[in-house]
Amino acid sequence: MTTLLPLADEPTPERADAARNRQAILAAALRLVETRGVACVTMDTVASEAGVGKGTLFRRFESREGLMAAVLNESETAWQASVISGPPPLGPGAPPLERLLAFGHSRLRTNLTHADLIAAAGRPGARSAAAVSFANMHVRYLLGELGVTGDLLMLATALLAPLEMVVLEQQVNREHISIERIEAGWDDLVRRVVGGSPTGGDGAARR
Amino acid sequence: MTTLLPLADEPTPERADAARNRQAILAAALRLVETRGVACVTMDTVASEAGVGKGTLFRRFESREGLMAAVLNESETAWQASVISGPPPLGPGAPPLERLLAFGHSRLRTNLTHADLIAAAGRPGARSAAAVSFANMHVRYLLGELGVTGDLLMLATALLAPLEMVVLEQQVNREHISIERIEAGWDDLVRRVVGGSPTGGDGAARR
DNA sequence: GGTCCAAACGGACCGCAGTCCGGTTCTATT
DNA sequence: AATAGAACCGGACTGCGGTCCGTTTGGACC
Repeated sequence: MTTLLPLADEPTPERADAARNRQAILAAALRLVETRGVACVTMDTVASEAGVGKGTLFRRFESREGLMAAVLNESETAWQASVISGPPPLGPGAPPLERLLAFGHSRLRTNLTHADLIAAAGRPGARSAAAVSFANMHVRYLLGELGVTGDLLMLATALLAPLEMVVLEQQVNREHISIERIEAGWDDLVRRVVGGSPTGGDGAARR
Repeated sequence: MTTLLPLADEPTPERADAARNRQAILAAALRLVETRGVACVTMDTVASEAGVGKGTLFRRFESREGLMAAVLNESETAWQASVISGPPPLGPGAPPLERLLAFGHSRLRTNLTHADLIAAAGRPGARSAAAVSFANMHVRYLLGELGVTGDLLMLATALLAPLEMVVLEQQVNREHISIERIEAGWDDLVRRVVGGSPTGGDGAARR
């Protein structure tokens, strides 16, 4: 819980060998995941593959979920970059509504692509809650740009919720709904939320 | 996968001793969960407590997640009953919008109450996708009553998504958002979706 | 360069989920 | 009622995630 995020200036930043090992572990894990698939990657394998003791591995990443979250975080970061400074309509330059729709579609595809890794990374407790926060903040920003009023934190959460893997898995694997339909559904949701009558932001709306 | 749901008329309905054991296991599991908490309930414990071999336990419930799902299913069923035929506003008798709001609140509380059990029951793959379907169907019905048009399956999913534990956990444990605020946020979402301008069901709405 | 200690290392060890297979018990059939 | 065979039972066994602790190493300070 303490060393999940590598803060810049802690009392002890990080020892050289520790950093080297973290890199080795992460590289080995990534390679193994791509090669054998997430399910077949054991902690012992990663450890020996990285030329490192098992204990080291667990001290660095806390748990298997933590390790997977770290691996996942690599691509997550790249995605965030493309949202912040990539080409439109996902990146800046397009009108807010288009950006928002593009955001949803992109998130949808990304989640689906990394489905098994997300599953292995477990619930967002171990996984970076930062990822969730980022998405939420961005949606909130776009909603603001669109002139939506109300509890934007809640509204953003509501928009992001249908894009969570738990929901998507149910739709795709269980109910066999096409991705296009899911996208269309999300677009519809966004338009209703954005274009809906403003409640004014207070909770005492009319019944 | 085959015997997850007890179908009524299979070639081999179920042998008497098997049924007896299933009951014993379920009872023991329920008791242990309430006593020690989900985290401390091991399969060995349940087995010995139920006076049954470990193999039996796994044949009946497939996995630990399966067992937990079965335990969870008990209260889930009771809840479904109160939705279908309980007192209003959750049950029938109240106007649709009130029912819908009550439904959300009730679901929210219920999920929060059984948080750890839901976590232990794992992703809805092993868990009864039926539970999800039920909720979805009910919301769809209420949306229909409210005269909402469009892809009701998607709309219902969108309304239910923010009530999933993955989302709630993030809000409650990570962001420390009060339950009242979550409720209010959901109410707002519902009103926007219900009261929003009807898109007519096609995706070609105005920008 | 030498000393010292906190931090990192690594592999033996533990507990639990899940499997396997020989023995047992139920039920349909004659 | 006796028989046959299918379904069930149970506990020994395996593999993996996670912990523990004696040992090693990095680097700050002298």
